[in-house]
Amino acid sequence: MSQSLFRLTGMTDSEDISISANLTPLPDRVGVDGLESKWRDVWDTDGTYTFDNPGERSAVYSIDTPPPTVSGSLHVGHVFSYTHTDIIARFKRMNGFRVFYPMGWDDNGLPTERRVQNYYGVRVDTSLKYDPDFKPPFEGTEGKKIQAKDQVPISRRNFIELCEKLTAQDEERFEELWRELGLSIDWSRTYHTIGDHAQRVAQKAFLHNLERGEAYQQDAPGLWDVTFQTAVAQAELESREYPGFYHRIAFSFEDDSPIYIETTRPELLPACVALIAHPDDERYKPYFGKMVTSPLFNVRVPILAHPAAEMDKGAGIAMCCTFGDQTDVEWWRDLHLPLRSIIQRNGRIVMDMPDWITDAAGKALFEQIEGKTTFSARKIVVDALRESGDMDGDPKPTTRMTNFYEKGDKPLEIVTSRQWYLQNGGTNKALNAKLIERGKELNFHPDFMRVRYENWVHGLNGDWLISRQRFFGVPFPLWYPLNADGEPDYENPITPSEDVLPIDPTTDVPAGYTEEQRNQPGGFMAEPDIMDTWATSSLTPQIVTGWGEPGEDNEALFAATFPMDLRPQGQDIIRTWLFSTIDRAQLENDCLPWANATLSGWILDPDHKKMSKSKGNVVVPNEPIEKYGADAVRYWAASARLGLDATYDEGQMKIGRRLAIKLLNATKFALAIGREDEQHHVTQGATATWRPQDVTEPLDRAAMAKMSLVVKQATDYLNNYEHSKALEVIENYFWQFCDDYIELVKNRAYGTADATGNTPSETAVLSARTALGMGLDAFARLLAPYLPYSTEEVWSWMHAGEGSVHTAPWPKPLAYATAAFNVSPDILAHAGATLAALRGIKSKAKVSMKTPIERVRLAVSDDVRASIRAALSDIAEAGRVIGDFSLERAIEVVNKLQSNGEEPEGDESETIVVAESELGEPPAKKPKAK
RNA sequence: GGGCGAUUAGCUCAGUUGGUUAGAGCGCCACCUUUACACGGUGGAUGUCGGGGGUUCGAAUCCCUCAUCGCCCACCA
Repeated sequence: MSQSLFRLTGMTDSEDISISANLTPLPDRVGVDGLESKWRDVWDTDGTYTFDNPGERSAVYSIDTPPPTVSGSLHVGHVFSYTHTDIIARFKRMNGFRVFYPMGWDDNGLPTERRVQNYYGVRVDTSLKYDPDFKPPFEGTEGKKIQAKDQVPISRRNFIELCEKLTAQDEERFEELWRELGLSIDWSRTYHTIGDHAQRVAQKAFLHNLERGEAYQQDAPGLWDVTFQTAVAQAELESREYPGFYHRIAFSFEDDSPIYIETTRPELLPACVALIAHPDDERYKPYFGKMVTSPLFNVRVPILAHPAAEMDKGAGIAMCCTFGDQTDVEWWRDLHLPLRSIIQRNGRIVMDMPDWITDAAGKALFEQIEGKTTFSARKIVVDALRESGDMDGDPKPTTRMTNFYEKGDKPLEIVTSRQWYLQNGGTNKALNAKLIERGKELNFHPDFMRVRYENWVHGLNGDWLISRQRFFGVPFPLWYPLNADGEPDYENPITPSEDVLPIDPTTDVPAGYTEEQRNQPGGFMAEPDIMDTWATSSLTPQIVTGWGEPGEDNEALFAATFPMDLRPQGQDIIRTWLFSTIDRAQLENDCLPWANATLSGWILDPDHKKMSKSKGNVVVPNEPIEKYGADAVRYWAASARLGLDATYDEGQMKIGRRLAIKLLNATKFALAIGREDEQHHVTQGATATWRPQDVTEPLDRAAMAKMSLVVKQATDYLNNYEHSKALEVIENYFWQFCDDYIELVKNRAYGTADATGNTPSETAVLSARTALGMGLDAFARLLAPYLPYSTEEVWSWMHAGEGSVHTAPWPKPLAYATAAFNVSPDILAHAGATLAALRGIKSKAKVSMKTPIERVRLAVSDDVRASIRAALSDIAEAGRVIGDFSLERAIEVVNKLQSNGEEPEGDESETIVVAESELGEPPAKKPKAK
């Protein structure tokens, strides 16, 4: 850690808190361009952000960084939220915490898999053997999608190698961007969600879940994506509007009288198992228990009652098929209906004639729809219904909300399959209550985000489906024994011992077996599925903190970093990442995974549309960083509160850039005073000690008083994760400090005579210089979390050889309060207001600000006389101050003069007269410098 | 349908527990090249606080209601 710069030089009667400065020669001209490349290398070399385990949990601030999906490019939305986290990381670091701030890459899962298919023009064929000399047929075909038929089939292992190759390229680019942005990450602790370590953690945690009975298999109907041909979880659903048609279709009683149902999915008619109405529905009460015959296929089904049927929907009586939707599943389960499944996993109608269709006409029609997509099958069935007269009227168009896999573009079907589930409170009420309780313990920033978490947890309707029928991901570490007939015994999976993890059961062999026994009767078979990507991501706290890893270092790391302090993330993945992480920590560690969660909002484009890849309105972050500088882009991000959407606004970046430049210039100026050559440049290094007790002049003390206040406010805001409010108070004071305070004390700090010819005393000069030094030192620290590059630059001028500002202590109000000693910060405000009033007069007179004001006569007020006088004596423009006065009164009078040109009423002796006639001669205009 | 958030100057946003005449920056207008800064400085103009009710001595702020925008959940017959 760096030296403590607020040194306690004596603990006697008065606590002396001084700042020692090592000054370097200052550049003639300063600028923000190029600071990024200069300092990121220094930080790298010096290990400024390296985490050294202090071996003590209370000394650490640990961050569970979101691993960005490595599937192409980042946009400014990422820059936005990662900056928010970095501000907190830097703030905590300056407050003496060892900040544990690793970065991860999410290279696991479907986005990578799909991207690799398109980029290299390949697809997985699990029957193929690994080809070590394989070269992909295409490379870098991003954008133009290669048709499935042109994709070259390769082995799973070859495919995974390509995934790793492609993600490595992206990760390099991402890291480059993060470094450029100035994220204070410890790059030596980078992890990959598909890396061996993450796989080991994911498999180990799963085995623990299995042991405790929290993970289980079920052969049950579930949501299925026909495009990707995998089961999907509740958390991955997305409701979208989907156009459809209501078809009014007649079933018939034995006496041929019709009963009408309405359906949007007539192609499921052959899968119908019952008609269902609400038990209280008077219209259908008489028919419950009676049998009807389906049109076209002539299958007999019962009419049954179930409370989930809604009387006012459609005809009030529904056709229950296995399965059209989740209500069908509910009915099927509750009413013990037969299973008549006709949809294959690829979304097409089955090829085998169902045995429940016995009628010749029905069989003939079914043959027509065999192997067809649901869309084609629907057309055939509807045409047949029209012809047979079993459809009443034309189909009526409707728009309904339908579940989609969030990454898919075809509606989900319901397919029965064997899947792995993990308890998440969807079926276990005690766990659900516990998870709600954990949500209450967690500090959400902003707080209202907790509601979204609770809504989700309350609304869970089943456990977490964690198995996926995909290729690129963490495999389940399981095999199943095969009996003499070659049938797997799913109830008794074979598990590996933990010390061999990670394993891939499709290539690794369980203990006690040989490879020859794979898929042989009496042998074993691998669990072919992989885990949902969230099953790994939900363990990021365990992954980064070394949970369960062997070795003393890992044990010490875990003890010092877990449970973590902060989870920053997007609000869109509360139901997935945030929730599943809490679930896993609850099950595995019986605690919250972190104490705080910060949720960032969206980035909107200038038309207030959410920025997203699909809309094509994304801004690549490299451009604004290049154009305005990293500090400027960070400033834009920092000015938005957590949880609120922010508009992409280059104007805000310009302001940030201006702030950074101002900091450089103001600091250069303050440091140069008294140490400059004829050209006003500091050419020699020097040391200085800024001692609070040297601040003696009232105005200087007022500036320090205000600083003390600002430090206190900014610290409180940042401790409460309100980075934008902290920035606002820091920035406001910084501008006031530059525009008013520096302007006011300039002459005194130089030691030059004022307009009355009075040369300031040595004490007065020292007072100004000390306050300027302390002030700019403080601003460098206060702004360091926001503008890491420009603050580091100015820091290097005043604290040469003392390490980085980013490891320097965060300012404490006490130092400035000591310097302020019994003076009101209001003096600064009053002086500033008076200065503004006097400037206003000059501006109105259209003269240079350099023009002296010869005479100011002000009203008198005893109570504030002394301190105000002291302050006003620094107003260089007021060459002579005549009489005693009250500053408040002075401002009031000046304002009145300006607004109506009349002198205010009142005692003549209380009148301030500042008129154009009393202005001195403007300085002679110099010829314009070319 | 249930819920969360937002709505303040042309733009981007502050506005604490209700308290004088609602603020900042950008942009705009005018002026000033001044020994930190022209990548500047100074000053100025700018509002139906989304609409309508209500509580109160007093409402941008609290309550009710409506509208618009964004999001979450539910809604597949």
